[in-house]
Amino acid sequence: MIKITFPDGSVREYKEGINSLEIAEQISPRLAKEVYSATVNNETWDLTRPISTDATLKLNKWDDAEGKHAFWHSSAHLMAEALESLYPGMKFGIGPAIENGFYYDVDPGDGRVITEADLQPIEDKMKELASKNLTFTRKDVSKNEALTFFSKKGDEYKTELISELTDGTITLYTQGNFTDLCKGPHLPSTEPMKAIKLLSVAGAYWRGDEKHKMLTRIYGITFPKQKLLDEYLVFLEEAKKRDHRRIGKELELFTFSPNVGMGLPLWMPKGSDLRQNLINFLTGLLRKRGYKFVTTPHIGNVNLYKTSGHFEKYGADSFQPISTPQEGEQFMLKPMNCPHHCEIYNATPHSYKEMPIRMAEFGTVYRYEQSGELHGLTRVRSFTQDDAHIFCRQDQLSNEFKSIIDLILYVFRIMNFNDFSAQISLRDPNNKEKYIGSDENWERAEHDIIEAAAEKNLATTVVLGEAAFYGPKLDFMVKDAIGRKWQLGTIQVDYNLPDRFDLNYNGSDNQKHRPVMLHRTIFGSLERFIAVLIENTSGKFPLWLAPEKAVILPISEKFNDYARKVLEILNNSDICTLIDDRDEKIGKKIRDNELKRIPYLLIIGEKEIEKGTIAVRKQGEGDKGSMKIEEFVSFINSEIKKELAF
RNA sequence: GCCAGAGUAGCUCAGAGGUAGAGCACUUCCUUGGUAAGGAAGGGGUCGUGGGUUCAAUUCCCACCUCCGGCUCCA
Repeated sequence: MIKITFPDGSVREYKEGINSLEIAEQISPRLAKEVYSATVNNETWDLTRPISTDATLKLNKWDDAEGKHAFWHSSAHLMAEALESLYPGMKFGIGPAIENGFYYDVDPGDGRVITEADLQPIEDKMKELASKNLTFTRKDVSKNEALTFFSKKGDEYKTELISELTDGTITLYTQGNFTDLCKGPHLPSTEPMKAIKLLSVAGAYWRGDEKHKMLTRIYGITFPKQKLLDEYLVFLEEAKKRDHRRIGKELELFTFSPNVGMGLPLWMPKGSDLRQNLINFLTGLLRKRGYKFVTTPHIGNVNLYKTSGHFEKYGADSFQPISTPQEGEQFMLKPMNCPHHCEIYNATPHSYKEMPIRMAEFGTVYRYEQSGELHGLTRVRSFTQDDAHIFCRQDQLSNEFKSIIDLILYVFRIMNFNDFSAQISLRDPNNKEKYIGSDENWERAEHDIIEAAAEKNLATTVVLGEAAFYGPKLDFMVKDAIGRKWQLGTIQVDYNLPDRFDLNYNGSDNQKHRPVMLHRTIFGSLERFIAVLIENTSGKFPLWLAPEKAVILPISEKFNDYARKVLEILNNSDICTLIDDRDEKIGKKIRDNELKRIPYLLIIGEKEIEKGTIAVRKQGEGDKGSMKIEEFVSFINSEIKKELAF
């Protein structure tokens, strides 16, 4: 007998060699139907894999990440089987489960192309196969056996993967007529895959390397119930409505014109007001925290970026330098603000007593992004960073770093970005030539970041190879409407640029010392931040940010004169207000202005004129009753204060 | 940059080798109204751009531009 310990701490005895599925069946037949994988001694296993020693056991259902993972991973194999039967000779790359569904990278071979029009037949084939209730079986084989199997099949991608595996045994999984190299775990059978949807096709380089061949990636998702699939498809539809590109156009916030150039956003009046509201908000916060604002030009001599290392690293992939007509001097569009800020630092001598120096700028930078990369406002070629550089002494670094974390969390809280993630981005230890500076400086900087994040009890993930070329980063990411993560705030520790720009301060010992530099943004760029903000709010901005706070709706044209008087009072009170004096019925005006997401609709008719009031209607909530105009002014001001009070 | 798809009115989209359509928006008129669409009439399109095939191309073919989904990249 073996002892199985369950997550609640209870222990039961079973005969040796029992599997997780049998255990689930003994607990309840219904549980056995709903369970997809097992976590045995902290390893995820197939349900049908026998357990031969005492173990801890967690049964993973749909709501467990491990359960979904097995479900979708098995779905990828099912899709592969369908593909193999419809496209004989197709070669297979990798086919993992992902956050929402799964994909498989395939090489259709000899000029065959798979397009979205081909997805339906593949999906139908998957449904047909799934309903056959095919069982997944696991088999351990030697490396040689595996190589023989896949080279006979002509699956060169699989043999490439296998030849790099060092394990003595390799596992293969088979369902129906399809066998794949795979670590598992898988579902016992295809039976639970009731609802299947293939979503898109895309190109993907083999092994993520652009020098390799481009394979065809097919994305799909499956569910144990049709209802869940339907809900997911509704979610995708709803998410499309929150797309910042769509709302930006609808609300006339920004636009793009091919005549200006791709990736170069044009901010319309309302979008500009929104930006300005964000800038004013952050400026206030930064001034309170001792930041000083600077302003620097949009171009800089190419030598400046040679000094910083940006030219060597990105010069070839940047907008190329422009030159002066007479002297041929070369200037680059500013890709970063830091070199300019270093020059401002160096313009005056510094004493240890004035540190830290916190230098801020809403600096517009220009970067050549590959055409295929551009994406609405989240990836553009011209954007304004809420940039700052903090020059400090080593003994001040930790506190400075932590107070920036606090500031970012504070701003995210006000913006209601509760679902963010924090990532520590370190150097790739196997690729050190990608970075500048000494090992010693890197180790110091990485240590500083890890320690500061830990002291703030910040939940972080560590990713190697994501550092900037001059230093490691702590990045804050927020998701867009469909769950794509975008980096907004970032804090970077930099020992390298101070060396390159020969930055100094005079210490208490009257000797020259090297300051440490922190690069940091909170919004990241105004463009990307606004994009994420739009998708998180559906364009229903909080009152303090809304470019237009209220719109006056006269019941009929008879009341337009009074309405215009109210308009003047409100605008003079700094409440940006519009008037809708069209010849339309009130219901129509309400509908149109609700759709414009204006926070307050102010209705004016006979009654209001008599009493000198306005009828207030809050966007999305309806009638709030009447109040005097002055009352409304102080009401709006107090609402804004509440939104910003933390 | 690479793979795949798309581009028709201001917006959302239908259409077809033979004179270009709908809804919303816009203009004018009627209507003067009380909390999410009142009625009527009207204007508006080199069908992304340039080539080619054809008696005829917005439709078929080629190239380019832009956009969308990914990949790679992201100071």
